[in-house]
Amino acid sequence: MKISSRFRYGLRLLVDLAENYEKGPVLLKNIAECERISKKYLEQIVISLRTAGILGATRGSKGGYYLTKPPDKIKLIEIYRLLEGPFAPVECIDNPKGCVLIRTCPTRHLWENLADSIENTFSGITLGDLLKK
Amino acid sequence: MKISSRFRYGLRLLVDLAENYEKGPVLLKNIAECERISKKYLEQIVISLRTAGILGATRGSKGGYYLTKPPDKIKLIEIYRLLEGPFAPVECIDNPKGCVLIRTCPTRHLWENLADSIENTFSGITLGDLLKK
DNA sequence: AGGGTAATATATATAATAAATAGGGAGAAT
DNA sequence: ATTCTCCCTATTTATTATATATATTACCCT
Repeated sequence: MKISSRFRYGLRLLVDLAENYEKGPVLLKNIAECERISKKYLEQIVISLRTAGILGATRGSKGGYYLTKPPDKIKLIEIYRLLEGPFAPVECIDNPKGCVLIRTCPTRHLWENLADSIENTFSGITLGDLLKK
Repeated sequence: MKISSRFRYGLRLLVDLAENYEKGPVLLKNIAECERISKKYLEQIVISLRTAGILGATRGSKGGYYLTKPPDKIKLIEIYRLLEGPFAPVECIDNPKGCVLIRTCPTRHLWENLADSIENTFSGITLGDLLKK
């Protein structure tokens, strides 16, 4: 059970943007250097965040990325779904038809519990909360 | 956040053994067919379970695998550690020295919480509990 | 208006890890 | 002795993560 670097990096990027909220756009280049992440890799990650409307961008000189909402309004659970995918730790929870085993699966309930507790960990927490630590 | 097939398959195997506890050894071949898992792949998984003493094996005709303890004494948390690894969803929790970022990491606490809730999901549950559903 | 800057898009390459397969060897039962 | 089944090592395939390359588009500033 590992978090993907996609989500990990994306979250760090968003934290950076949150710290600079209302201070104007932040350069991806700076974030990349600061966080020791490949800029090009970050570019890929940023796409889904932008199309989802979580952040906006202005191009050209004085450009960069910025949050479209205040950090307190951005829920981690939303970012998880975007960058990490569904909470279910196994396919068959979201896709029960795929499971050919006839008998009732003794582990199914366990996976459901796990999905719930992962989801709970992220629900109710916002980007803003992360900064307050 | 996905569970590895290593843990997933291993758990299903153990459930099968638990169902046959004290009924004599179970053939890997049968488990593989029943669970639609490659026998050869299961063989690899089984090694760590055997060296950890969770299950035993007898070779040759009438041989097979069997649990060394009653299902109620086998904790899922122990199997998780064995087949899936540590609970920490990111490297830096178990390995703080690896993180070069100077400032206190705003996401660290989140990962710790996540590790805890994954661990909690498995703690206190035994193989026997899975069968009682 | 035009030059510089930084995001956008798409395609590709490399590395690391996970998942699965293959073949023969060793021990136990009949 | 033969058959059966676990045991061991090596290899292959698939998937994902990470990173690079190239060219294009939009924006700001002078």
